[in-house]
Amino acid sequence: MQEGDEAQRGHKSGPPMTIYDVARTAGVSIASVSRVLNGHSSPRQETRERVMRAVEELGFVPDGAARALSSRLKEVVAVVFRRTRFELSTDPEFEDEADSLVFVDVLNRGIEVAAQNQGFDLLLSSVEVNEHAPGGKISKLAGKSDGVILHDRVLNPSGVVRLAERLPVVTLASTPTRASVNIVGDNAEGMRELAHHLLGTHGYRSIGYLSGHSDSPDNLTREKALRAVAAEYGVPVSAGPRWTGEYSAAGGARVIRRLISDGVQLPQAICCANDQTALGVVYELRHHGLKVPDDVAVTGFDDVSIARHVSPALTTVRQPIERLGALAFETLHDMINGARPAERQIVLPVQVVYRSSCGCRPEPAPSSRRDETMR
Amino acid sequence: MQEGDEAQRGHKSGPPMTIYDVARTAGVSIASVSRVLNGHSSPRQETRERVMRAVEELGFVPDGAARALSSRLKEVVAVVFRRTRFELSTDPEFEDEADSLVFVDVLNRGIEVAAQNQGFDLLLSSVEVNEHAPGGKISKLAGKSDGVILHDRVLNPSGVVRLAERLPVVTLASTPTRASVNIVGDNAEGMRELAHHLLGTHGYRSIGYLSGHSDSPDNLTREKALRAVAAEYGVPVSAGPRWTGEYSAAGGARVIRRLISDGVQLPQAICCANDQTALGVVYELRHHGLKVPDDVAVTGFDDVSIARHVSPALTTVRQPIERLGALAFETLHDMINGARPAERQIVLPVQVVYRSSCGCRPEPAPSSRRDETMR
DNA sequence: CTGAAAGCGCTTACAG
DNA sequence: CTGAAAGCGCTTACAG
Repeated sequence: MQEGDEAQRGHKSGPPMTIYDVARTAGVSIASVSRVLNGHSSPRQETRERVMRAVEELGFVPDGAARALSSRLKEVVAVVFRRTRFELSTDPEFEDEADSLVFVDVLNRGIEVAAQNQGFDLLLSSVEVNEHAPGGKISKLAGKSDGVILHDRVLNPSGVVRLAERLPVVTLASTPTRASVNIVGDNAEGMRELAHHLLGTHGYRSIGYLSGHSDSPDNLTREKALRAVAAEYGVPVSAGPRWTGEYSAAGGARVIRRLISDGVQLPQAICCANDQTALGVVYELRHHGLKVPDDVAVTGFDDVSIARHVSPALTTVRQPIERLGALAFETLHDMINGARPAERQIVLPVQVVYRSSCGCRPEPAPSSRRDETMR
Repeated sequence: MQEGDEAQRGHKSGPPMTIYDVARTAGVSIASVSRVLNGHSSPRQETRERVMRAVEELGFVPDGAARALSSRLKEVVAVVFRRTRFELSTDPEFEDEADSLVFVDVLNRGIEVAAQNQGFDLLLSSVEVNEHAPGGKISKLAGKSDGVILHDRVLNPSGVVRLAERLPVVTLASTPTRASVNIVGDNAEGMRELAHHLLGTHGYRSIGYLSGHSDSPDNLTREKALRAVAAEYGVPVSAGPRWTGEYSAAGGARVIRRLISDGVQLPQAICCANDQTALGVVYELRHHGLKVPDDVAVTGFDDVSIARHVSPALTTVRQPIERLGALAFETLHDMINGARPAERQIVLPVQVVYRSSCGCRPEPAPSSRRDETMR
């Protein structure tokens, strides 16, 4: 009876079902429908069954906006990350962007999985690098969610504080503020250990730092740690404006290409700000007939999954990327539930993964994939 | 005056602002506030200014749920993709997953950027591969959005139809139904051209197809196209159960490792279901002392960004990934606005990109990054 | 141009 | 255990 006039025009099927329709066909009040749908214990078996039958029959799904409005919970957390101009074009110029986002994607996946576990969904939004007022867009996003997770470089500290005064905010790979919590990997320790390996164990006498975004806290911390260790060893560090790879393979390749074409003497080892950059660097070095690691050692950061599937396999610093994302959600979720965070920043340990690109071994044995040395 | 009691406890700042607060401090009705906030033309300059001042002063942001409820538009589209068990562990066993998702991530980014252009946000959700009733989770998601974009393999056709009867649905790299629209790259044509290049131009006399997920329409179409061309040339195709790489680098490497350890004779060329797989294959072949492309030619599919930054640079089929995503959103957006789609499926052209891994050239010239031949 | 009021579709005290 | 009713915070005819 109530199906007749619907099936006719696809999703344009007249006024959508509401809880009133369900109540009517089940012969109960809307309160009862609501209660069984929300798994309350009160409705007795028979009521429950009648409601479920009606729900089934009508294919009813409660409206999320109405639920959110009356229960004061949207079950949505917003995630904002930064994107550098991205024009939906196929112009190779824009490719830097896409491959520098692998880390962000994996992080988001970690958030997403953790969110699912609590019945929350992710509202994903990116802000343009030179967007004048990201605050406006982010405010709107805040209106659609219960809390916000901000990747690095999307809002300045005062913007973060302002937002955090309105709703719970957690930042990722950024800096804590008095109102928000920051989740980050132990960049300093990871880079320190890697640098000691390069300069101590391998004894390289010159080193370069191929940087990521200059306003990325991760990048800054890594460079600083490398410089500190290099100073201990009295080894010069090549870095600066000519060494900016922007976290991308294309950027890493570009730096090497220019350095070589300018006749600059390359250091014995190059620490890249992330794995993508290292991939681009290895590629470009080989192009010019240089062997990695024999002529130049190269390392990455993050340990994204392709790092082990290239030759030479990349020596890098493994960050618990998904875990960082999951922890960001969990922390935010607690805050949404009214808990006040115990600390302003949570630092997760990282682990140096020794493969071939640093000069450690010719190549791992083909038969075992997990033979990396993690000391 | 109204700031005093707020700044004290972070986001727990008493009852949140509402449009009534703004109206009161501006000395106008809530209707006027609503009108200026929504950019209606009616309110006169003075009213507009008073409202804006109050909004600014209070840091007011309208509640998204309330807006959605009364305007019947959430400005949210849900995106659902499939994830194979993902436990937030660092167990290498689970790495296949992460790297097989690059394509999905780029697709999502295309959707996201297009959505932003229309003021929409993405509600991202993944479903487990062996989730019994993804329908439940997806229904709930549908309740939170105005339309849904489904990646391949998340819902069977009847599930898609059922969902599409309730709200607009667009699928990606999947199959059209009578109620939903599918957006897909021209897999058949791309693979056909690639196969002709391998078997015709290069004259390889044996070929393998290293497959992706067996229930992925893309994968099926690619294999079928390859077989058809191979048949024309009378060239045998190695494929099947021992050739399943599941779209990941780890999977591709695994297949090669087993084939070699079983003493199987490898074909002269291996077509991989996607780029990640090809990366794993190249890696593993080299491990065993085999040269690519001299001993075995290898090709990918998709042309993700790292494809050009590895050696040998990957010959592959470029899909307009972001464009596919953007088109999915645009199509969905039209449907949300009441347009009935003109066609059930939109196929976007793809382009074979000839680099080195097929045997075309030793290596491209270092100085130019865009010298791929696209014929 | 502006305001009072109805209504969007739910949840949840409050009675019974 | 169940229902009538209020209320969540907006938008938008409807009058004026």
